[in-house]
Amino acid sequence: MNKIRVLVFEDNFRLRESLYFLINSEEDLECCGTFPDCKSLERAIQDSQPDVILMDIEMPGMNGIDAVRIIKKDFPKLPVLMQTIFHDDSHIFNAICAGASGYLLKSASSETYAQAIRDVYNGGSPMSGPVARRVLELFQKNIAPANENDYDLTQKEKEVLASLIEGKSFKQIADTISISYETVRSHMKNIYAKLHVHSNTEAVIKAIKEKIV
Amino acid sequence: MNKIRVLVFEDNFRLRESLYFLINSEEDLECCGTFPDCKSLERAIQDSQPDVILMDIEMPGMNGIDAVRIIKKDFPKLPVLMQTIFHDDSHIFNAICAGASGYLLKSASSETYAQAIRDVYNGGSPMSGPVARRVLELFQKNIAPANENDYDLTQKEKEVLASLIEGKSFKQIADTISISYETVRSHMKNIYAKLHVHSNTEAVIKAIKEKIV
DNA sequence: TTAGGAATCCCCCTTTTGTGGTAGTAAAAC
DNA sequence: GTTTTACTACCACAAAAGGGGGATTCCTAA
Repeated sequence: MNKIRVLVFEDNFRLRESLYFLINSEEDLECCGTFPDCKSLERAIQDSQPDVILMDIEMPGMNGIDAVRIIKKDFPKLPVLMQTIFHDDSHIFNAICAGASGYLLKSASSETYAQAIRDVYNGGSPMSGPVARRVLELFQKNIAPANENDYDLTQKEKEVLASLIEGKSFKQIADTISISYETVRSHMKNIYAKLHVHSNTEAVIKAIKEKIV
Repeated sequence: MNKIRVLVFEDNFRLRESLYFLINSEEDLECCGTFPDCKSLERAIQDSQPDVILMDIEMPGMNGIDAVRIIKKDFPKLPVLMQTIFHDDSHIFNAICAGASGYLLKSASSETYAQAIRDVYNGGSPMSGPVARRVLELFQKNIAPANENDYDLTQKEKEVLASLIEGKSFKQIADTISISYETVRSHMKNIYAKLHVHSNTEAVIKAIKEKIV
């Protein structure tokens, strides 16, 4: 059976060494390289062909966040497991937004480390509990369809609004849905009344933010 | 020590019973009620004062997703752990969007169940690996600042644009940031040129969707 | 020292929107 | 069988926005 090849970026010498031994002491894991910084990031990856990257967030020179961004650009499928001593929101979010596939605290046990590596390799995303919860909460706020309120827009009104959100002018909307310019204006009046707004712009903002249409 | 009070909604009789015993067999857990449906959802919660809800997604009458929505509306802080036999995207997303704090497969072991309950209670969000990964991916796509392109907008231009996406008219923008109407127009012209758009509306759309400002 | 960017303001003219009406028709609701 | 609604369409006038200029000040970088 092929071992999971892990490439480590960690500036602290002792930790780097201990990660190396930790990984190699697992039957199914193999450390294919360790680096104290991200200077030769791309080369290192190209040369050692890892299955998983273990990346420290706090590093001199290029930090782990930027490193992930680069890795995700050049090797989109290579999962990156972030490790850090901090677990505050901003660190987590930056890491995840940059493209990290998992988030590990350095205080984690050896077994947690090993399991997290297996987990990211197998398509999972190990995260500490609070991190996972925070991610879900943001997910709910930002992605959830959210609104019951469709403001009782009629079919045609929704069509017009949809066209509006594509940046079209009234004339263009008239053309695309094949009604007269004046009819578009009529629909707009009704939309404004229903959304309680008084301009094109406000309608668009409301429609986008509340995910109407 | 107080036990974690768990309220169970599960239509299958056998599973309901086994959950009851499973929970009560744990020293730190206590099943404070089981229900085959969500008919008296609010009352049940009010009466039994649970710390955690264990909710089946597939149920006759009101399904688990809608139930979560209601719970989250009336008891926002009460964590809901969803359990299901399906783990396809749509189930997961609906559940999470509705406000679930965790997602458990019914195939999970007793120990996994117990641990997941403790986990949601302690502010975590237990999810199976692929679910977590999927959530992160969507997170990255939707929430991440994403764009390198800030289109070289200057400070003032960003200010104006920010006001614009609050639905303000040029006049109102002029007032709020204390510059003249004509200056606002000047900034707008520059913004249009930089964003390659030709109207208020288009600028707003681009600004919101690409999370400029 | 000077060229250029950022911010400020003004003018003119055209086009697009916003607001207030009116009104016909067909389908659905009462 | 009448009323409501959705959709259609038009007019008129005012207000706002778009597009073309030009101009001044300040500050920074070449």
